[in-house]
Amino acid sequence: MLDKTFYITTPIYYPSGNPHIGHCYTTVACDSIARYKRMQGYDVKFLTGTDEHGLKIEQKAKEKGVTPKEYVDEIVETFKKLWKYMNVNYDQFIRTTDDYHIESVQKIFKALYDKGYIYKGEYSGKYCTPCESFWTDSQLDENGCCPECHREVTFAKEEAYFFKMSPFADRIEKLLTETDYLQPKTRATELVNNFIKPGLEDLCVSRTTFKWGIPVTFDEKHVVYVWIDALSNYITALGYENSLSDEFNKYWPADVHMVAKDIMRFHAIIWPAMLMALDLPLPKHLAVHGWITFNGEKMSKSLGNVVDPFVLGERYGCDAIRYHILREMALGADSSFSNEIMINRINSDLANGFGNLVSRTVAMADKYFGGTLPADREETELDKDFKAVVINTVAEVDEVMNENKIKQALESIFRTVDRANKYIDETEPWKLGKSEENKARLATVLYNLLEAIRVISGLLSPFMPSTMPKVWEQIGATPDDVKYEKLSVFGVLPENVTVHKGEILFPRIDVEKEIEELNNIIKENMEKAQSNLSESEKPTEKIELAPEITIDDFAKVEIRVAKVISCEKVKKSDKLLCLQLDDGMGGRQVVSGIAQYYKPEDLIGKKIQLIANLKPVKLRGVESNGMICAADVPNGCKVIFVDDDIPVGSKIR
RNA sequence: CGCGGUGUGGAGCAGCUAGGUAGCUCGUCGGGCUCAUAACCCGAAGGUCGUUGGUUCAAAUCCAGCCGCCGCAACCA
Repeated sequence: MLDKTFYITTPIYYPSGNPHIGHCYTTVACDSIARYKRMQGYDVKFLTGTDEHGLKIEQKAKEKGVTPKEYVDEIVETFKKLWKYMNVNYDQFIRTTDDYHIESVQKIFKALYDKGYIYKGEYSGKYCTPCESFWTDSQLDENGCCPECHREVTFAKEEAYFFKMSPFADRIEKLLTETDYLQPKTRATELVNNFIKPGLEDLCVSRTTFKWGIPVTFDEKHVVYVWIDALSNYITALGYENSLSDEFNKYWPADVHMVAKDIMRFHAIIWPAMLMALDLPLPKHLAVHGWITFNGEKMSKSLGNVVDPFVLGERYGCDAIRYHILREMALGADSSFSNEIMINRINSDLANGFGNLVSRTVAMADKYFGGTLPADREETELDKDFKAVVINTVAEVDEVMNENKIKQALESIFRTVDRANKYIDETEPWKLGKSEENKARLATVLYNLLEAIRVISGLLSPFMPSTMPKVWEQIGATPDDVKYEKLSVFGVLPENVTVHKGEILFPRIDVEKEIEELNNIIKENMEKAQSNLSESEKPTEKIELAPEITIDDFAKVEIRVAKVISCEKVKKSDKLLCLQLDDGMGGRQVVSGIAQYYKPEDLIGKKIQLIANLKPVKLRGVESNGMICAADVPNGCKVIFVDDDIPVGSKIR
């Protein structure tokens, strides 16, 4: 058995803030799969960790007045604390600031350079001077400004190293379309059409604009940019090109990389390309899951709707949270997380279903036999189907778990829970308990139920590792009785097994009351977020102003009042509105990226501020002669309207 | 005409690859039971399977058009 290895990873998380329920989702899923494989006898390696470099961390640390390392150290502790709290049993926690990782990354970078896959070139793009950083178009905010400081960006160039992607395009396309690497495969065409067919662009893999990263050994002013630094964690953790361990030969290639859909692209394209360049075997599967949506909306910190996993665990127990997110998760699809769904799920499946099954079975053994079953037995036809269903559960679960389908595995197990509750109704043990002559039959029924619970709890233990030992205690099972090999066998518990009535496993939750309380918590969090926000609005050192300008510089910008005459969406675009303005100079056309926040009719007739002497450009083929002023606010922007009594064409200064 | 996904009883989903009685969970209503955590079991109501047309003896399922929603890409002065 032990010659079978299984290597599974979560992404390494970016510790720019505390972990939330979304991080839990991936990690708990991996933990459950890892535990299941361990139970089956695999030699499992389960890796998680944190991706700690980069500009954003550097800046956040600066804001707090600590070193980047001090900053991440603190947050990493929160991650580790959460995993402990969620009973996540990882084998290794990698930090990209670990020495062994740094050593490997430097060697990998050099190796790719020596092989000719990395070359020195020039990076050009949108540059934010105050932040000293480049942004790609897609990183820019809604207004085309710096996503960090929301100031304007300029076009600039700098020296950088690039990784050649194009040599691997064909192989990657085949990997995505002809193998089962991608799970689920539905997004393969999307990737191929959007990225591979148009031609893979070389990837910028170094930066000179920030320091908080791994230095390039042969060119000290560069640090390794996120791709090579972060993605390679999956092999550096195994001792690849370092002296940490020699696990690389044992565990690579990985069996499963699990990621959320937002980083699928990097793991589906860039990571395989890197491995190909290094002549290393490719991982077997990339399991992609959706996001947790909260009350139908995407999870977002700025919305303040993120329920703290610590708070939830406190209230319902970590296994209830684990169960809920695992049960709702389907590979590929988003899953909704609302207080109501979660509570109903906990109530119906855990409290009413499994918890109550254990409770009533143990209570009957206690009531009718003082806790210890007599050895006499009397089987009937009713038992056959029930036993068959119980024994078949293992095979069913095995089959879906091979494809990492946790949701289906849990569905299977809970079908058996339902079957057991039905069995009690069929056999009516409370009637059997009324007369002495039926004791043998009663003992048989209860024994069969205890056996069913033994099998069910054994299968559930990878998913709910904290609660199941309590179940074993109650049904009188030893750790040996719930070993994997014994879950497909009926009759493992001793004939005269003794049960121990215990605490309620999953208390039933008062739905209305809980939802109200949770909503209060969310409200409090939002208020806290609000007050934090208003603090940052005060002129503290937090906001860095753009470099000082003179009155002459300001005079270069001409702002004038203009009235919106007409307005319509730009065809084939989601974000652009095309406005016809009366600027008091014969009118002009301006295109603005605010379509997501304003309908055309919201603007028509209003007066706005116009940057009148901006160089015209074409956006989606439509000419824009200027720009209208709007303020950045969380989750959007607000156009600055002007009082109607100010005449069109007035100059603003 | 950028690419892809999706639209099934009140809610969330399965079924569609290989056409032939529309299924599951939750909810609702009625009944049963009393061992149990106001839990459990049985039954019922409720669907023109987005829409139009086509192929076929037969379409939720195959084909075409249209509409809605979601995602990716593009766009963001």
